[in-house]
Amino acid sequence: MSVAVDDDLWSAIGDPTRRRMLDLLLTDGAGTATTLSDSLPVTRQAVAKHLAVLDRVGLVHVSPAGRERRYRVDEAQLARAVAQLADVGAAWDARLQRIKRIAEAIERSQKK
Amino acid sequence: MSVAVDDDLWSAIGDPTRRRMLDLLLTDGAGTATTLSDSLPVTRQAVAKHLAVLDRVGLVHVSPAGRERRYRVDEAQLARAVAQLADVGAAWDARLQRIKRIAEAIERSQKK
DNA sequence: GTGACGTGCAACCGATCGTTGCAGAAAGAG
DNA sequence: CTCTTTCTGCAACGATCGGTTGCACGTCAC
Repeated sequence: MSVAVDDDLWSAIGDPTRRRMLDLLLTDGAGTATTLSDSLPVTRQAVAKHLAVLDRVGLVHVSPAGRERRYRVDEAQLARAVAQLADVGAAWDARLQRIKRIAEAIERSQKK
Repeated sequence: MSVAVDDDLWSAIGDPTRRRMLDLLLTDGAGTATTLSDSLPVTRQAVAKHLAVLDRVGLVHVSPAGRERRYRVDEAQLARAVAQLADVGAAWDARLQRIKRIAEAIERSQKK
């Protein structure tokens, strides 16, 4: 039985650049495409596209301020994404544990 | 401070199809490109490419058996991937908690 | 008003995920 | 042994994605 995963949300946090962007937005509180690109190895336009993706899945929200577009993390949505990470991890972990138990059982029965 | 993440390993489990493949391999113990594609909405060739990716990052191993190529999950490597999921989740979780605490502190100081 | 700054849009390139088509090796039926 | 089936790999192709450059447009500051 597999875990229910929102593929859009998952793939949004699947990109390394987007993960770093979320990190930066969390530490700085907010940021624009330009300020983020200063701390990233990609151009402003690439950052803008990533911000559009994050906005589409609700991980960030934008508030226009003059000529700037200031982005901020949606904490509830990020919490949901983190929960999905935990779910998938827990599901695989449980399977690995089960396999380990079975392997140990076989080991024991062979030794006998 | 961000978490150390193996981007290759992460992007290997970032693909929804590859996650389902790992699920199938874990439940069935082993499988070939053909048997996996029976349970997936993609063709055998697509599955074969995904298996190549998973093999490259060490998440599966192949054992040729006659005309078949039987794949099996490397449990240690999958455990490492799960650990990375947990790490990133925990890091974000900690940040969200900190933000929540700060927000509550502000709330209190304003009420006073 | 002019210049500088922040943004959006369009075109383009390379990698990735998916497809179809075909050729080759191994197992089974006659 | 031959023929057919089955599992596989390789090649070409299209769509999408992450990245780039170049340019045009609003907005703030002097």
